[in-house]
Amino acid sequence: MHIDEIKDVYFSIKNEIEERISEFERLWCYASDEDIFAELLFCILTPQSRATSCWLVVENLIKKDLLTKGCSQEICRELNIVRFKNRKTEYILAAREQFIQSGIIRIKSILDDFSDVFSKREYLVKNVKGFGYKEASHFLRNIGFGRDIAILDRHILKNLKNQDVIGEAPASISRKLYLNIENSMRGFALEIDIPLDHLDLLFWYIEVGKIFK
DNA sequence: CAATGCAGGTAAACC
DNA sequence: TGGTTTACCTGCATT
Repeated sequence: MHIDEIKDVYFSIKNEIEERISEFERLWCYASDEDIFAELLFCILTPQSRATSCWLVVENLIKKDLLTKGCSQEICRELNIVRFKNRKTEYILAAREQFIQSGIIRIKSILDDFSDVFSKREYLVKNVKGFGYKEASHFLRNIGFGRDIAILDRHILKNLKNQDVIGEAPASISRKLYLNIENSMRGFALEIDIPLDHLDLLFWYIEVGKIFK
């Protein structure tokens, strides 16, 4: 796809992109700690799994009051429709350890303590089991902090390769490489005059044909 | 119908 | 120390 075509697509869905991003940003303003924690669990679930299925699982967890309560077997049963359910059940239990004290979820204030999105991300990568840079960025975007970061998933990497922003899409991505590619994408976004966070949703739209999460 | 490919990757083991 | 490989694990579409 040529740059001109990309920009054509961009202008045709720009409103939709902006609407989605303001929804993400509104979330942080109005969301409870429970809402934010639900988003975190969603991002723990998504690797190699359908986003729609993962969100359905999270809704069920909320409905059945299994966000802060319930043993590993109960959680695991709910994860039946996502891949790697045993591992992800462990990650969810670990996330509870990290963010819940005596039944009270405390996550907004923790994230608030970090002044910029990059230090928030470093904290998440280090302290959330199941979060690498990609999922930590995904989470931050979904709660309204996506402006200056890239979510380097398979689709985005493929598009970056198509635009010769990077060479072959790497099989594994270290911290150093992630930050490198993110920087390249930032440069490309500047070059074609599309905001970085818009470009992510645009690439995603080009690949999948819709915008979800 | 069986075989194959592929989902918005990450932790842990392995050099 | 840091890059690479492997286990995790299953539903669904394609051939």
